[in-house]
Amino acid sequence: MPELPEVESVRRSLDPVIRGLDLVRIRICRRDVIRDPRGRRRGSVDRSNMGVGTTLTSVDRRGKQLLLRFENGSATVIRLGMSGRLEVVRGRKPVPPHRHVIWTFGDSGSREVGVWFVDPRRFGGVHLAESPEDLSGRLIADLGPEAPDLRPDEIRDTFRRTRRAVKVVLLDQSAIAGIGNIYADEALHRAMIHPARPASDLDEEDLDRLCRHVRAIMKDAIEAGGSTLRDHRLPDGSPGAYGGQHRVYGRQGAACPSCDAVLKGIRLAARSTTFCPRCQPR
DNA sequence: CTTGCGTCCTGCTCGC
DNA sequence: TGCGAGCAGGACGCAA
Repeated sequence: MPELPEVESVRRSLDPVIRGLDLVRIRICRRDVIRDPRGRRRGSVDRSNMGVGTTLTSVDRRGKQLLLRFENGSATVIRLGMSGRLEVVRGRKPVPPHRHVIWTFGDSGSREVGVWFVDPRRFGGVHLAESPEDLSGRLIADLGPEAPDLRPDEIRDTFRRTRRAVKVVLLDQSAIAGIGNIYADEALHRAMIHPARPASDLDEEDLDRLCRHVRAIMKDAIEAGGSTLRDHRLPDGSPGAYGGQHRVYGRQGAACPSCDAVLKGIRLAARSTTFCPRCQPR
């Protein structure tokens, strides 16, 4: 469920807590969530890439992925997938199920801070890389432009050369980084574009409107701390506040907030899709 | 190369 | 009230 706004909210609350602290130890409770930089699960885990014994310099984000950078150059990418989240835990606490990776940070004399990777469905994962260059694979390098800053000139070529449905392209992380099923439906509704229209049929005006609404939705959702849908939680346990603003997502059969028509549900690329047949004509 | 579909995985919702 | 089926979906691998 975490899309870019949720991941950015997690980053903002996590960075000030652990930046500048040393990684004291890492405990891997389930090794099959550990992947290599290309995203493959691998049998053996190389502990030299985990940053243990060095300082965490920053928590960054690219698309929907979190990036822990360490002073020794190693980088850890965390993808939250569907059901993943991070918990910040101070002091000794019992470890509930589904806590797959536990980082323990500290500095000389201060109390330790735990960061727990929780992911019941295990669609997410933790990728260990020796260096940022190691991330040149599709994990980081092949991502498209960031959704919150999206400009028409960044996606014009991609859209022109594909007949795929516009919603499918919005969900393609190599085309645009950060949009998931919720915000794809929301952006298309606000831009009044039918989700199944071939991307190459969009004219310059459509692209401009679409980019404007993608930027606005991403920024609004980040401000609100992400969507409250399902199990999204910030590392301090608080829910985001964006949920009340969904106009179409999950509202199939209800009235369109713009025109009162009945919102229609279809499946597109095996994803549930909700749109307004009146506001978003083909 | 492009496109579409199956797979992974568990928790929640719904219907009987 | 209890139980099982079905659904939810991000990204990869593979087939057409």
